[in-house]
Amino acid sequence: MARRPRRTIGSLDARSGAILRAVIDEYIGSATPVSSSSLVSHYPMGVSSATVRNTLSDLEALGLLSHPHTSAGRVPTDEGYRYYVQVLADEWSLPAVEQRMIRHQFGQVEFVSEHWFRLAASTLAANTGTAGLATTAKPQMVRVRRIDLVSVQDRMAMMVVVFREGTMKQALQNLPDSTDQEQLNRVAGLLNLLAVDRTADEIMAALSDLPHESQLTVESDLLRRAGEGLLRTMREFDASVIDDLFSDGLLNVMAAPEFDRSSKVRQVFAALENRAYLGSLVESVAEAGSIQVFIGHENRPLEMQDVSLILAPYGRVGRAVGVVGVLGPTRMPYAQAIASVEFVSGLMSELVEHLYA
Amino acid sequence: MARRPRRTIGSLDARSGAILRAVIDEYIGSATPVSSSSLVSHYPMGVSSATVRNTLSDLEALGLLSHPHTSAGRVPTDEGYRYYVQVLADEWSLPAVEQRMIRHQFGQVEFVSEHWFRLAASTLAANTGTAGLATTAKPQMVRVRRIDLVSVQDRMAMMVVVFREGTMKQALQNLPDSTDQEQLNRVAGLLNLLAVDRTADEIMAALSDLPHESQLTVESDLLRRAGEGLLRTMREFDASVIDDLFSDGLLNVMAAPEFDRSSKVRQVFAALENRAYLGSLVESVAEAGSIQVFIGHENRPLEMQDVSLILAPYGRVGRAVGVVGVLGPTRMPYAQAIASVEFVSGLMSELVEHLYA
DNA sequence: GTTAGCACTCACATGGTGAGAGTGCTAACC
DNA sequence: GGTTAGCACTCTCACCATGTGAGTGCTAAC
Repeated sequence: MARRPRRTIGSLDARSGAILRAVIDEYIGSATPVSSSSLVSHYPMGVSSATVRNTLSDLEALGLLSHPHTSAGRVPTDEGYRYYVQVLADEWSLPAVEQRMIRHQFGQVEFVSEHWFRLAASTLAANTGTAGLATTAKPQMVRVRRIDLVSVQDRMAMMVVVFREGTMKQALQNLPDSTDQEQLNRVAGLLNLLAVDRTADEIMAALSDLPHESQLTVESDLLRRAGEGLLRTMREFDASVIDDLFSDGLLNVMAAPEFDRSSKVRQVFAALENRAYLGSLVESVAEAGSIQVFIGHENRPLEMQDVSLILAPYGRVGRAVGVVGVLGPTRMPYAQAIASVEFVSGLMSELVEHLYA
Repeated sequence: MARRPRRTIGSLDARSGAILRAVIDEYIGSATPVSSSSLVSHYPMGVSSATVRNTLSDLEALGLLSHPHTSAGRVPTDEGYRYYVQVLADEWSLPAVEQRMIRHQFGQVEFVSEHWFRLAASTLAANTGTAGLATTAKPQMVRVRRIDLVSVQDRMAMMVVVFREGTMKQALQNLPDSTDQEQLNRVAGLLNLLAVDRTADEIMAALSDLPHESQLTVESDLLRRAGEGLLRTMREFDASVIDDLFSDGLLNVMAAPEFDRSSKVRQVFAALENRAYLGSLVESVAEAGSIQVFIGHENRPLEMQDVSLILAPYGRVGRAVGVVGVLGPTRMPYAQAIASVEFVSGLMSELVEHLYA
């Protein structure tokens, strides 16, 4: 029952757009429904509140705003936020001072990639008031750089595998007989010859090319066992979409007024625990190669419908790729958050680039 | 104004004890204040509700129970729980079936210590309905088992340090000049000679005993740099009380009715984030060498006053020691939780023992 | 020491009321 | 046509008053 002909959402006229933006900006700050009168008093728009009301009603008919009840102000819908993010939001970039500060912090921290992820997550949390997220940079296809076998006990060794992208895995390896470090070193040497710079599939092929039973020495047996352990480890790593996910600032999000009921808080927490879904998002972001915004019910899982995610990939396409981002209520300062996420992902890319130059 | 002479808490008579236990057992199940009439109907005690009321009133005077308001039933105080845990709680042990199931699960999981911690935490969470916690087994004094230097880039190497207790650390190391893997291997060899089986302090002494400037070759310079990096890594590890803390089942705890308000939920979460305090608890538990229970306001930090912790050490005294336990509301099934924590810590001890036999 | 009986207290649910906020509509205006 | 003042209307929320039920504390009898 719109009084005026419906406009398609893609082409809001200037004033409708300005009003929608004003509603969202206001709501992001206040978390309470926005009334027509508060709009005309806070945003100079040269028309009366009655006119604004007409426009608000149109925007509601388009599904961009909604109405908790008759005598309440307007609240953006998820579609409203979507339009805001894609069309309306002002360009925004991190103040130079903050950029310098963040760069400085990354410079200070020790040169261990794990520290970077934590720092990325906490930087984002601090800068946006939401929860910051960061995954490690996961290679698309894992290749071995070096393997060590370290004797732990008579019949047990620890295999340490360093991958080409600077990540590492360890696994314990049972041994058939008592084996000393000397022997392990020889086996590790052989295994390195066989595995370095190779993917799991290539290593498997190389393993099956090994001379068979004919020449079954103790060491070739060990080599085969260790090779199998290595394959297991690599396959596990290959299959894990999110190898590690750091998050920080979840308390920020929990404190937001929209999560005043404890069940809502639990939802947020459950959202972060839903690694399967987060994994699929991370994957799609890594594939898209650019920053992505997921708003409210655009997320499939129920526990995600009240939160928005902004995720950006970092790293080097075809090499190691990770994701940084934020998770917050749908009522989120999108412009700032997008700028912050973009900045941090750029910074992380630089670091990775520097590392694998 | 107790009508009867006060008894000291240490010597509750049989009926008072039985009633206190009944109140707590009942309250643990229902989470609602327990009335005298529900006690006489659920627990056969051969006296009327009026008599029970007299006793309840005595227990309240002793500070073991409290009263939300005049016409409400009784609720245990933290002191009440303390008395329950120390004196009243029935011996309880995990059913043999569950014990077998848990053992089986630990057998299934791959032989990587990290998997064990996760499993320990989730097992405890599932078995007690609270949040399960587990730390890695941290050596009291770190000793090196082996060091590797892996070339990552022209002027950068990754140092992989394996410690005697099976844990591992990595750190990136800047190099003054372009250095190939050959050189790194030689340096790593020297560093191993110098560091293996030694603590940070011993390594420092050994480093300062090295021949000085007189014989400053490229490699001795590299050795010195790598040695310093190693010391940094070891000291950091030595200083960290909690190296890693896994938790699982926090959603269980958040769902408890006492955490219905979102601010309470945030408290629980903040409690788990308070690594400093958790670290001090872990330390004291490791030192005590036995299971410890921390109830409600026995915990210093404000955000901890509504939760109880049950923590038990595992591992081998003087060697690697870690902690497993649970965190839940003060209204917690203490008997079951204590039994579960004890069982899992025993299991973890066996695993560690087996590993470092 | 135990118990029945009863008065008392308090939380909680229910319903009614008034104030305030904000809209939607209409009619006039430019 | 779009814009605006004015006003009726709706709905929430805070407040209060009331009644009910749960559970105690006390007293007097056993």
